[in-house]
Amino acid sequence: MASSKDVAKRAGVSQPTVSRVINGSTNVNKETIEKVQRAMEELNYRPNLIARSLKQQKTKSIALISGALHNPFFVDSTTTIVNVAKAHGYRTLVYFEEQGNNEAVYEEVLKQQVDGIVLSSIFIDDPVYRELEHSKIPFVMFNRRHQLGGNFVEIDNEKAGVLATNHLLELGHSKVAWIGGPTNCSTFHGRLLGYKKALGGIVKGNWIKETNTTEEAVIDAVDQLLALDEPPTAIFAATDAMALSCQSYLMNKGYRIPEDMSICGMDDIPMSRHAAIQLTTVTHEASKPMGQYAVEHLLHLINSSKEVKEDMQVTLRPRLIARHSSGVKN
Amino acid sequence: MASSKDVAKRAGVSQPTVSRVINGSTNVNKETIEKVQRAMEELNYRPNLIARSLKQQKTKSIALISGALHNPFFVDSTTTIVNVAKAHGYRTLVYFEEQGNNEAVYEEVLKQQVDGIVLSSIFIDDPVYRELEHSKIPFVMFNRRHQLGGNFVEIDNEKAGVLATNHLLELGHSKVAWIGGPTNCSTFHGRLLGYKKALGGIVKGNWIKETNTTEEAVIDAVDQLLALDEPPTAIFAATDAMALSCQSYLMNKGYRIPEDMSICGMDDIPMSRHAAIQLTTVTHEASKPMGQYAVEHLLHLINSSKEVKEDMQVTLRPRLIARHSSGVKN
DNA sequence: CTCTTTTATGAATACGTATTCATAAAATTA
DNA sequence: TAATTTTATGAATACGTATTCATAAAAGAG
Repeated sequence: MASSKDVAKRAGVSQPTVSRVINGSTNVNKETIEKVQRAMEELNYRPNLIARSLKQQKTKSIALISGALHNPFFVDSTTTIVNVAKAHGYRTLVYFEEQGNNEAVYEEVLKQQVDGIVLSSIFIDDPVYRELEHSKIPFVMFNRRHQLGGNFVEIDNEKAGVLATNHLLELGHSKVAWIGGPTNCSTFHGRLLGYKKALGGIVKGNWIKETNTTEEAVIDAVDQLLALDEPPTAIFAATDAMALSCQSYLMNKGYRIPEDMSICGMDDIPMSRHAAIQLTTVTHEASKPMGQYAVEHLLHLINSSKEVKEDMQVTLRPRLIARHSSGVKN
Repeated sequence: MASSKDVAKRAGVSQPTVSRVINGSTNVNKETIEKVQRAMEELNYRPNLIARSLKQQKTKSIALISGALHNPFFVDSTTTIVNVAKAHGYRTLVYFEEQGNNEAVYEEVLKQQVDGIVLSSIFIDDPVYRELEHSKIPFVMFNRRHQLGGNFVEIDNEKAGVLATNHLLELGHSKVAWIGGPTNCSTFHGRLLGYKKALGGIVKGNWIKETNTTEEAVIDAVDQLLALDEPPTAIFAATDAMALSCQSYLMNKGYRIPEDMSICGMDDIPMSRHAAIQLTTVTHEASKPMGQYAVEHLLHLINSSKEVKEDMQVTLRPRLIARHSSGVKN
């Protein structure tokens, strides 16, 4: 690959002059510009971003630490984040974090010298928070938050839990189960809290199923619920992905949705709208996607010169979308 | 951020010695190693991969130019490719290529100094092929191929088209439509060819709908088919994503699947198995995902010292999975 | 004890770029 | 015309690492 030195030699100028042409500096002779541009074309020159990053001490790239794409929620958010970052001239390094080993990913990311991090896989009491804070790299949490605050965009999960549960209660279901993920995630924590709140005192421990969010675990949870003396007639699944697993498994077992079991999810993934699915779900009311808040604020943090940066703490209001996976108890 | 120089100073050694410790060189005193490691910990040192890349003239990273994630097919392949690369110590830069502007993405990628490229968004006669060849960067095409050959993994799309169409014919459907994407993609090209082949002479031009693969375009195509004097009773949609769009739209219009319309897709995305969807589809027979072939061969190309590298041209055999979105014509 | 080999280390350098500083030439002002 | 400012350019350097080369010390061979 041709370097700026090669271009310089061919154009009969010095390397800094080539650099100036590349970066559109003023104060460079028009004829010189043309000479250099010609040489660049002839040599098929492309600036080496690695070298540039080293010199400038910034990479114009951010890291996205996302949940696995098996959950369609992260599909949309990943697309949003990558595209918004790109529109601002930033490249995104995408990491798909499976359960738990945040430390390893975090180590990886730091070595890459990214200018900032969007983090969606963090636990409420994750020690990684302190380390990130200490590293001085700007970071924004997305969808989940940490107990210590910081920058985040989230949905009001507790209110969402209340909305979903109340919806099912209002349809006449008194036996409503909760299936979710680890409650050391702020999302599941909040959604469970809302569920309990809506139910008031009458919460039964074995109606609450905390899984690892995999399809197998969800199926297992459903089986356990069905085996109860008093099986529930409605399920609030804490994500649409889990709701779909419930729905498919129950249908395969001959259950009709919603006649034999009402289901409410959360996230409003695109598939939920499919005519054969029609999943009742909870989403947020904001006019732009959550990921966009995250990236925009992250870039603000990166490019702000102020020593003390203001926090962004956005909690979006939830909204219920009633479709046909939930119905009146018969 | 502390540099290896800082570590060297603190440990009372030279910078190259720190470098040796980092890279596990032999011939370095045990006590020195310990001194250096202690200094690294105390300073919270992390090697700067940008600097390393510049020096070594390789980035240990590959680019994946994928179709947009709205198509679930690319969700799975992206996951596979990122994870396999990671398992081999390579980082993946992910690009989501919308229709057509391959050139721009390609320019971007070259500047990043990646060691290799997995390319899934390429047209049969894409000029980008020549440029990539000229750039000397190893690249492997994934899912789609180019007319000039090169390295690729694909499904036998023509045979897949035959399989799908024959399946519908065997169910008694004589009026089978095709809905697909741009036929300058090898995938759609082949699938259409197979469709025509299976139908023999009796192909009607207005049963063939070439769209841009968006939901709106697919809906439009379905509308056009329904408006025909002789509307088809079965549709072969060239991807599952498009098949789902057909299915949802038709159901919303009151059609029953498969009683009023049989649908066959292709790709076997996870959603196709959902009890409420039950999409008949075509997939491949291989024991490992296509993306894995692509990455493994790409890494082979990158690390092979031979001047002349052998091509990898894999065409996987297709297999029909009959579910309940297709049925006997009534 | 001398000569040779091995081990352990540092000095110098290169990767490709952007940036600072100095300076010559040109343009402007008085 | 002389003095000053502006414009255009190159030389030198830095970013953080890995690598080559030289060399001093230690170990082994005779």
